[in-house]
Amino acid sequence: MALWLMKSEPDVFGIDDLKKSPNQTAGWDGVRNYQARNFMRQMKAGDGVLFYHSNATPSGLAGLAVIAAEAQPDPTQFDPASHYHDPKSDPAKPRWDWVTLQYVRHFKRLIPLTELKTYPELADLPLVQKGTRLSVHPVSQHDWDFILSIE
DNA sequence: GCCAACGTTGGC
DNA sequence: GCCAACGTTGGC
Repeated sequence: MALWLMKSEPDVFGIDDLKKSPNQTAGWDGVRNYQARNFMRQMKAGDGVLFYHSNATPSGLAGLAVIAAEAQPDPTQFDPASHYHDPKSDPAKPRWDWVTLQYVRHFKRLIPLTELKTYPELADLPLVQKGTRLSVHPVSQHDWDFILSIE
């Protein structure tokens, strides 16, 4: 089982929205970055996910989710009305995928990015590294365990 | 709103 | 293939 971190803006789709979704599951739409997409294609059902709130006050880790279904074409890429529409994507060979996430739980407290940056134990976590903007990336078992220990 | 960092596009 | 221009991300 692999572990991941996924970012979302709570004003657009936060962990509360995932919890309120039917069956507490939702397709993770809107990823339009190849590196992030390629990580999503590696995800398996049952993989753990840290749900991160970006562009928030404060930004930080909000809770846990689990991969409920593996990568499939993201339907928003073919929807001209969608903010995520990509006219260059060929329906015969879709460019963008999504995965389905299921809500697990909120953290007991939101763990702010500013705090995460203070731990030497998390120096390898891409989230805290300068210049890393990837919205989807892997998390090591060590970092996962450490984050749960400071919750 | 600012700005640094990174990704993508497109001319050549 | 190079690289400048532009767009996006995301913290602050």
